[in-house]
Amino acid sequence: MGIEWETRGYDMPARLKDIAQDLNLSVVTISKVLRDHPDISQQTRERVLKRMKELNYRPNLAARALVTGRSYIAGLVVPDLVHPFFGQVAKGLSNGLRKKGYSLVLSSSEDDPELERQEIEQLLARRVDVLIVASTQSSVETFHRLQEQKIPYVLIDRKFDGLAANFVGVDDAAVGELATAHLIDAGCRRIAHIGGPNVSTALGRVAGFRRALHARGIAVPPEYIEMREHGDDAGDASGYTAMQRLLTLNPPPDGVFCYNDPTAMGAMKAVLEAGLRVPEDVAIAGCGNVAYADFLRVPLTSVDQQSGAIGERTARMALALLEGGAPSRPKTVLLEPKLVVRASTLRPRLKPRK
Amino acid sequence: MGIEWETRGYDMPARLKDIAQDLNLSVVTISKVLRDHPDISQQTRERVLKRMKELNYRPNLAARALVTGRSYIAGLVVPDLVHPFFGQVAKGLSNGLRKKGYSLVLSSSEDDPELERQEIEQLLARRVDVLIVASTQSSVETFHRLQEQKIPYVLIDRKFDGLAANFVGVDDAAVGELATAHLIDAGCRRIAHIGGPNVSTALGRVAGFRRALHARGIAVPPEYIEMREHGDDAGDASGYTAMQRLLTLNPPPDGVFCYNDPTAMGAMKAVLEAGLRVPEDVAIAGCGNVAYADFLRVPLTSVDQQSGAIGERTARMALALLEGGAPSRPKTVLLEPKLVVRASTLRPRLKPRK
DNA sequence: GCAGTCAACGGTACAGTTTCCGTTTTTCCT
DNA sequence: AGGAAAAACGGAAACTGTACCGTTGACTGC
Repeated sequence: MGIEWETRGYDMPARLKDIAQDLNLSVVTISKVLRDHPDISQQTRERVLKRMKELNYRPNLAARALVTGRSYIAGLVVPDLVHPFFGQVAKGLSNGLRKKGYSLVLSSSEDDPELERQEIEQLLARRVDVLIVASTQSSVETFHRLQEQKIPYVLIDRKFDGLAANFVGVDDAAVGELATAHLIDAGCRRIAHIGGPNVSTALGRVAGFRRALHARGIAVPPEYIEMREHGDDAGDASGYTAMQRLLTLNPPPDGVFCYNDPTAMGAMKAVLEAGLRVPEDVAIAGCGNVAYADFLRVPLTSVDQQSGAIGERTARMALALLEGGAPSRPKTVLLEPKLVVRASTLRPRLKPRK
Repeated sequence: MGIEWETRGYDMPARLKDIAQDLNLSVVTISKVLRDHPDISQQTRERVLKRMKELNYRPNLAARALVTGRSYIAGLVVPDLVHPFFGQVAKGLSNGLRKKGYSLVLSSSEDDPELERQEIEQLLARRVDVLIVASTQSSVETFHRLQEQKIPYVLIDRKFDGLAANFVGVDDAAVGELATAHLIDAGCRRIAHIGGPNVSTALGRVAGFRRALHARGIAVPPEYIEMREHGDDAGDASGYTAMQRLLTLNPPPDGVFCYNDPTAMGAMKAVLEAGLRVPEDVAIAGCGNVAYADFLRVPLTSVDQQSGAIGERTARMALALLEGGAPSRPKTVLLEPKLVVRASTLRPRLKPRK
């Protein structure tokens, strides 16, 4: 029994000190056992480990963080937890980091740049070892500050022109090009785009969209491009109204590439409600390849964003920043998007004959 | 400039000590300013706050946690981050806790009880102030240990018989009853159930299912109940095969209540692929009311689990445990599920005539 | 002029762990 | 046996912030 057991409640967590007193050793020795320091004899090591089990000892990570300067915490800031894309990223990330003993602190910025800044501040106060941000900022200032303070950080999904930062994401121009080229192959000639907010992903995709059309010599009437300022959560509603507007045009589009899958779902609803058919009258392609794309009213052709891979690669990159000695120059990992073709773009001319 | 500025890198975070030295005050005074202690004169307060801004001071929360014994961290353990239900819960929770300055550390147990225990240990090592768990444990031992150590915790979604614990979730028996009664009202008479793994939610729902049928005097052949040992992620695949098996029965069911929406989506796919119609031949009801339920092949009738409300109420309960003085006895918050009727159960007899 | 009060500030002792450098003990060699 | 080297262990400071209590000086009232 430890000397202090009378005054310390039986329910308080054991400390190095308690074990030391119980075994007539110093805290230093116990600490060394904990960290597998070679100084310790086999016999002592076993005695200590035994007592640790008995007392259910767990090192106080806050105390350890204070002295080592490393918290073993990674901070993740995303615009919206409910969006399946970020859910997947968080999952992959969490799995990758767990193996090395890192925990993940999660913050949702609700697509609000000011809130995002606050959350980042909060994470910095916690002295997270690395920050992972899918940013909704329009300015790059926050990240310059991070650089000044030498806080390692990784941008995911959305990046900034002119900011040399670590980045993991898909090649968004390729996303737009892939989907649009596919629509053209499917026989569409009046192809519209429903875009997202003013972030790199949306801009990259619309650029790819333009490039694909231009390459095939197809004109893009400006009214065929609808850029929407919705957050990631209201995509379906915004896709719905955008599509309604596109259908009033003369002639209406016969193919639509949507910024993301929720938007595409909204667009699909608008098309069907107008009495038109998907894909015969209007083919629709989305982006994100959400898990349930196959179960939709018309199974949705979508560009896979590799969300799981993004999480996993981000974990790798973050760990490299932390464990790797030399502060390497910023790296970019651009994953190749993959087109997953489903019924929403399978127009007669392409449909496999039975 | 602080005296130590030569030896401390310009990029290291400022400490109370730095500010104190700069202003010829003691750390104690600075600390008091930080915490709005009444001792401080207006003039000093302003001087200090000014210097804090200049140095971009952020209190070291690890150090504070060490001395106060409170980390201002809540730990959340869920079986699967990708499941939209837990995404919503996490979002609601995060929002509720943020207001009081708490951060959320997220762990995914991947539906593995052993991993869940490890994650809980890890969170305890971090000295989280409160633990929120959607548990996949089959035994109750882990939570007894938490009680011994007087760690406040809240169970969500899944609870345990015979464990007096704080709980927030829906009334699962009511969920089953609601959906099943609705199927009966829709004219179904051969009603089957595709259930989930061996946790309280699945058991409660199947119990409600039985109760509803019993109340109306409808028999339940044992082969009409398929309990599946899938995790929350593989629901669609498992629903698919389960439904395929149900369709081989003679007579096949004309209504199915599924444990959750992914399962229902899988079941729907199986029905449609078999050349049958939903809801005319087989009506389908799910649970969870996922955001895209409205966009499915056949829009899915589903019981809403109030995921947002669960997150929000959990935040409230957790904060009450932390801020509230007296350690109150465990409370249970049972939210009322709501049925959301869509086309998948709108059988002719119930369809509104035009 | 002096006790009493109050506002404003500081000294010191922690919290639980690691790190740096000593000290003691054991082992080995000649 | 004597000495050196290796093995095993410990003291004290450090990390940053907070809590408790003490100190200082100015002002009040009589």
